[in-house]
This record gives sequence, structure tokens and C-alpha cells, in this order.
Amino acid sequence: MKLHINPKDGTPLYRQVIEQVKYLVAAGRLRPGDEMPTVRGLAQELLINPNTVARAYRELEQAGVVCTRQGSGTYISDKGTPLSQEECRRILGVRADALLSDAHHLAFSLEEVLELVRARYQALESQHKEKKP
Amino acid sequence: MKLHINPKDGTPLYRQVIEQVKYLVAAGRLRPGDEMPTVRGLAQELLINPNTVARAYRELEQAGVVCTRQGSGTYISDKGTPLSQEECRRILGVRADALLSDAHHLAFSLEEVLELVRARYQALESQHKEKKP
Amino acid sequence: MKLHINPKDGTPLYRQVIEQVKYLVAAGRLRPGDEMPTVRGLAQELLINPNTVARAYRELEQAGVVCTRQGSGTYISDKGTPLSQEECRRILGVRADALLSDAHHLAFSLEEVLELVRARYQALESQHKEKKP
Amino acid sequence: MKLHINPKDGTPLYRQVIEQVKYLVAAGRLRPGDEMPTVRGLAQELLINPNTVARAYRELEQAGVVCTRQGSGTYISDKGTPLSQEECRRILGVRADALLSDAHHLAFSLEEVLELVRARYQALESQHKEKKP
DNA sequence: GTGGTCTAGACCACA
DNA sequence: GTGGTCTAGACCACT
Repeated sequence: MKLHINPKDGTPLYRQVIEQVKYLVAAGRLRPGDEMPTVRGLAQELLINPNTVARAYRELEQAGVVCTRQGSGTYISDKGTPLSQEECRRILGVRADALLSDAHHLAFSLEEVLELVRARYQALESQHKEKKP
Repeated sequence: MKLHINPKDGTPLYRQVIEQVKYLVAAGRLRPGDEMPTVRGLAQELLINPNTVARAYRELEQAGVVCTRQGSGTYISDKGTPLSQEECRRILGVRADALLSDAHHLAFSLEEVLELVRARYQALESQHKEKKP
Repeated sequence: MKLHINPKDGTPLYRQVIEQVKYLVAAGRLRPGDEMPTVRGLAQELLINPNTVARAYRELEQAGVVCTRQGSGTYISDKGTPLSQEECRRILGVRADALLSDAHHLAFSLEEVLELVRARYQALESQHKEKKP
Repeated sequence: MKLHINPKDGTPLYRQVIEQVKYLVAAGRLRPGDEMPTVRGLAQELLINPNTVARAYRELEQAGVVCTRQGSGTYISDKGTPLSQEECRRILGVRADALLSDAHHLAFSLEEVLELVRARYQALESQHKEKKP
């Protein structure tokens, strides 16, 4: 499991960790029951502070992505989101707006955006099959 | 020149302004010599603090995207490097991935995501029309 | 607004802050729109570290109890919980179990527990009326 | 002697054990001279680590609630101070307040809370019966 | 001056 | 040795 952190990105480090873990799960490269690196281990690997990793893990737990067992470790969870349908739509709406706003400024049409989303979805899906055999 | 600011995005406001201006240049929608809105004017339009806009302009100047002529205004510099289509797709791909991986964790299907994107697009469009007339 | 922290309680400080703020809101002694003490101010008052207060405020925000405006302050929110009905039941179930377990060990019957809950509810409600006039 | 451990409660396991033993003494359900389960036996029954039970016993001994006779076992000390009915109500009142203030934020009515408490009580009861026969 | 992020380092709860 | 909490103190984003 490889994560890449870019300190100059401007987006908070703990958020970069969160998003990458979510992505890896969505791509099927991390599966329910898999063990996550230890807080200290990942911190050392990414050259960041253990507290920063701990915060990322904590928020991933609140999002239902991982679950932690005290003294044992952190694992990929198989529970769904604890959020209401309404809240889910709100969150994805924010994401969609960010995509559409950028797309607009880069002179992409709605159709081109939809096509791009479909393409990235296929890319995500194909990683599932890679892992299996 | 229309910018969309999203305070809930998590990314700093000044950075959103920078990115979007860069994108407008990249897409050829802002050309060398075009005049930028005044700091105060843009701040008022986006309902954000003038300091935030000023900071964005300052960094855009350092990046060579715009240049300020004392007492006259701010203009798009001629150093602007329009991005290739591939580069644009790469940028939007990052956004699309974020959307899709969140969608996965929130149990949304591809079809639901596409539908959501269409809906938000309509919403953004109608906002434009409201302001115009 | 007075909060009381007990460092020897064994329950984490940030959690004590969270629960007391939730209680004050439930009792109507903090109302939507009210401004919370500043992070640093409350930290000084409670003689704890600002980071601890910040964490409490962050989790209160995730729970939909307060909302923060960067550079401005933290305010009591009027949004409801972002959690699904299912998750709400799960959380309250944990609370109920804690109550019932203690009650069992203290030799309280179910009826006595229900009566106690009703009494505490009245106490909570009566605080609303105190505040109004 | 039945203890209920709730790993999701947030309060440390060893502290839950301590509290519940104190409560059993307070309610007169454990009397001076009664023998406590062995550390290993209780650990196995509660599905927790023996170290955790050992720590609870150690602190109970320091608190004067139990006393250990080498090679014989652990017994309830005669220093146990049964609590008054008012004290018991105060303790349970804290739990009830936590339940009610969470319920408020999760938009549960008093009736729904009472119903939930009844339901959890039934669930706990039926667990007892499962183990007995 | 407000909240947000990050670090370094200590101590606790638990397996 | 694992995650959890807390502190002290620095710097950033924003009003």
C-alpha cells in the first residue's frame, strides 16, 4: 500500500491521507478486513507527524471507512456510511460543483465532463479486476 | 469573467481564485492584455474579503500570470501558458476521482453520480441567468 | 456560559466539553446563532490547551451542533444531525445500555429508570422557560 | 455476579469494571466477605484482556472496596459504603442526561427515548436468559 | 484576533 | 507495540 504526500500541495496533509485511502478502497485495492499501516509506521514512511496520521485515521473511522481496535491496529471496515441520504447528496454536490466549476473554466462542456466521469469510473473499476487474480 | 467560489470546499478561498484564473487563461478564455476586475470589485461580487482577493492577485503576479500597472489596473500577462487538452483532462480527472471515490463510500452508483452532475449543472446555469437580466 | 471540566474524571477533556455544550443546547441555554467562546478564550478559562478545545469544537461541528466561520468565530448551528436514522438509533442504544447497566447494578427496576428519565426530561425542559422571560 | 461491558462506550474497560463492582456493593448486591471471580475467569467471561481485569482489581483494592488474600482469592472488603438512594439517583441522572441531550440533537422525542430504553431492556434481559439455561 | 494545521514529545489504555 | 489523549508552541488562512 503506497501513499504519496505532497507537502506543497496546499491541501492539508491529513486530508491527502484520507482521500488516498478512500480512493484505494473505492478501487478495491484495500478491502474490508485488510490491516492499515500503524499510525507511527505510516507517519515515518510519509515523513509526517504521527498525530497527523492519527487524525486522518480518526476521520476515516468517523466516515465508516476503517475501524480501529485499541492496542491491535486499524482495519478497513465493511460498514457503510453513517450519514443520512440527505447529507450524502450534499457532500457529493460540493464535489460535483468543484468539478463543474473547474470544467467550466477549462472550457469543457457538460457532455465532455460526463464522458470524463464515465472514463474515470471505468479506470477505477478495472483496478478491481487487476487485484483479483 | 465569472468565478465560482465555494466556501465549503475546504480549499482556501484565495487558492480557488488563483486556480480559476489560471484555468481561464489555460483555456484561452482570458487572453494576454485582458483587464482583470479590481480587487474590491471582485471581492464584492464573490462576497469575500478584499484581502483574500488581493492575496490571490499577488500570487498570480508572482506566478507571472498577471501583471499590475500602478494606478491603471491588473492585466493578463503574456506569459500565460495555455494548457494542452491532456493537461486539462488530467486536472479534471483528479476532481472526478475525488467525486467517484466519495460516491463509492456513500453508496452512490455511477448513474446516480451522472444524474447528480447533470442536476448541479442545471443549478449552476440557472444561477447565471438569474444574475444576467 | 459556564463549563466545568474535571481533569480527574477519566473521561477525555474534549469529550467533557462536547457533552456539556450539547447539554446546554438541549436545555435551550445556548440557542441557534449564539456565539461560542473563542477557542483560546475557553482554553484559558478551563485551564486546558487550545488544541483540546479546538478538537471539541471540530467534533461538535461534525455533529451539526455548531458551525464555524473562519476568522470570525464559532456559533450554535440550527441544522439537524447529518447522521442517518439508523446511526442515531445505534448511538442512543449505546447510551441507553450504559444507563440500564448502571441501573441494574444499583438495583433500579425498569420502571424506576423510565421514571427517572421522565424526571430528567422535565428538568431539561424547565430550563427553556427560565431563559425566556 | 453479572457485569456488562460495552467496548463502544468510550469509557475505558477497566473503569467500567470498577464502576460496576462499586455499584454492586453500593446497592448491597455484593456484601462484605463475598468472593470475587478470578481475574482470568472474569476476563474470559467478559471477553477482555486479563491485564484489564487485573488493573481494575488493583484499583478496587487501593480504593478499599475489595481485598486480596494471597493464594486464596479476592473478597469484598467490609469497608464498602453503600450509597444512599439519592446518591444512586444522582449517578443515574448523569447517564440519563447524556441520553436525553444526545436524543435532543438526534431529533428523538421523549416518547421515542422511553420506547428505546424499554426495547434495550428487553434485549438485555433476553441475553441473560440465553446464557442461563 | 479568529479558527486550522502541523510538529514534537509525553503519558495512558489496551493486547 | 498499538491507538488515544493532551500539552506547548509555531505558522497559516481569513475577517
